Amino acid sequence: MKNTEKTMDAVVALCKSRGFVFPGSEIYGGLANSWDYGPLGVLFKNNVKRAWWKKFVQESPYNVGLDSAILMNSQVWVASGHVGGFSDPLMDCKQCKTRHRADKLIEDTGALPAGWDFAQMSAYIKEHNIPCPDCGGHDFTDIRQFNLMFRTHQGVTEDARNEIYLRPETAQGIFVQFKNIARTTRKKIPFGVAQIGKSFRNEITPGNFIFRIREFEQMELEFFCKPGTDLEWFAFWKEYCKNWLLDLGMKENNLRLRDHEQEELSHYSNATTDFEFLFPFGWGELWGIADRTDFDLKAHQTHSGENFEYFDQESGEKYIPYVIEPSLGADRVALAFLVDAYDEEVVDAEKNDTRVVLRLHPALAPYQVALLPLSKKLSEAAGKLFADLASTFSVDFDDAGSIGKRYRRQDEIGTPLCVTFDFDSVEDNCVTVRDRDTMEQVRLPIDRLNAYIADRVKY
RNA sequence: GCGGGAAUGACUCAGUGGUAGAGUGUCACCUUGCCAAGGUGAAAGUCGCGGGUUCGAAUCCCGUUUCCCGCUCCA
Repeated sequence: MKNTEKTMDAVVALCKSRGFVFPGSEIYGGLANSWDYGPLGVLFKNNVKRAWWKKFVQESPYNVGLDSAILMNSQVWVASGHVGGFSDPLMDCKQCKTRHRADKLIEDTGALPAGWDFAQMSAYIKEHNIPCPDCGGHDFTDIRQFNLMFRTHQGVTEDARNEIYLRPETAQGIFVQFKNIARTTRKKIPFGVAQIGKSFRNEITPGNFIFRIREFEQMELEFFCKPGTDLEWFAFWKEYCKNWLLDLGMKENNLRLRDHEQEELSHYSNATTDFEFLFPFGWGELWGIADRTDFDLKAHQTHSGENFEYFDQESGEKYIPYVIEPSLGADRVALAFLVDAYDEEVVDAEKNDTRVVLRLHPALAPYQVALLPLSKKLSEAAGKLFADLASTFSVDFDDAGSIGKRYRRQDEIGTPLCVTFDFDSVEDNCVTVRDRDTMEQVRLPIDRLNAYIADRVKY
C-alpha cells in the first residue's frame, strides 16, 4: 500500500470517525491546528509513550526519567538562546506571495547578518537589490519578527517583569536539573535523562493534521558522555532508536536516515541525523538525533554561575559532559505508526468489498483484545470473562451487530485479537480467538487465555 | 501574515427562490450463530454567523467568522 494523499485523508477520516483524534474546540468553530485525542487516541498514544519509556528508561542501564515543569524561569530561555534566536525575521514577496527569511536571503549573498536589526537588513536588501528567489521581484513587505515562543504571565498582573514562556522544548528542563539528577541517582557518566512532555511553539505554518501542531508532545533523551566519546555514543543511540521503530513494526522502506552535511550543522552540533518517515505528504522529520557537544550545559554554567563540571573519579579529570540528544515528536511518531499501519484489503473485488485494517503492533493498539459474545443472549454470561481480561489488558466489549461486522470494526481500530464467546463456551469453558492479520481462529480453554494473549501482545 | 478553496444531520453529498432530502453510520427490536451490506422502526439539521433584497432565502446581494491547502520554520 502506497502512502498517497488518499491514505492521509482516509487516516484522518478514520481518526475522526472512530475516536482517535478530534478537531479541537469544534463546537466553537474550532481552533486552528488544535487536536484532541479521543478515547481510542489516548489509549494508542499512551501505548506509544509507554513503549518508548520502556525502551529508553526501564530497559536501559544508563537512563533515568524526569518530568520537569512547563513553566520555567525566563532566564532558562535567555541562556538556551531561544529568547534571542528562536525567532525569524520574515517578509513576503508582494508579487508572488511567497514568504522568505530576510536573514537567509542576505546570507545567500555571502554576507553575515547575525546581530543585525531589521532596519539594517532592510537597507541591505534594498542596497544590493536582492530579488525574490521565486519570481525575481523586488517588492517585499516590511520585515516582521515571529517569535516562536508562547508568552504568558506568572501572577495576576500583566507587566513585563513577570512575563514567562511556555517551554518550546523539554530538553532545557533536563539540563537545569542535571546536577540534582546526577547527585540523587549517583549516576556516573555516561548516563542519560529521558522525559516525555508537552512543548509549545507558535509555528507560523502548522499543518498536515497532527504532524506540525503548536502544542505538541516530545519524547527526549539527553545522554551525557565524556567529550571524545560522543561520536561513538551518537552512533550507538542512532542504532538504538532505529531498532525501537523497527521492533514496533515500522516498515523499513518508509524510513530513512539523513545525516546532516557539515555546512548544514548547527553551530553547536558535531553531528546530526534526521530520521525521516515517508508520510502521504512526503518525507517528514520524525526524530532528530544531535550531538550537542557541551553547548547547553556550558551556556547554563555561564549564565547561571552554577558549575557544571563533572569530576570523573576514574580518570581524575574534570570536564563539562557532551550531550547526545535523540528528540522525537510523540504526535508525529503516532501519526507515522497510524499511516504505516493503515491498510485496505480487498476481500471480494466483485462485490467491491474491502476490509480496512490498522495493522498496529499489538502493544500499540488501543485495545489488545475485543470480547465478542456470538449472540446477545450470551452477553451476560461473558461478563465475568470481560472482568478477568480487563484486569490485565485493554479490552473492548461489543455485542451489537453480526459477528462479521464486529470483526471489521475491530480490524479498523487495530485490535489484534478477538475473543468470541459462544454457546459452547458456557459448557466447555473454551473460547475462540481470532487473529486480525491472518483471520485464523484457535479454540482455547478460558484458563489459558490470559497467558496466550500476554504472549501475543508482548513488546 | 499573504494567496486560494470550502462551510446543509456524526460522515459523504444532493437540493439555484415556494413544506429540508439520500446513502453510510448510530440506536432499538426481529433475524443470523464465526467474518460487512437481511427486515421493521427510531433518533439526529434554527442549511457557519450577521444584515439586506423579496409575499417568501439553504438558494440572490453585502459583510463577517471558522476551517482546509500552499508559502517560511521545525520534533
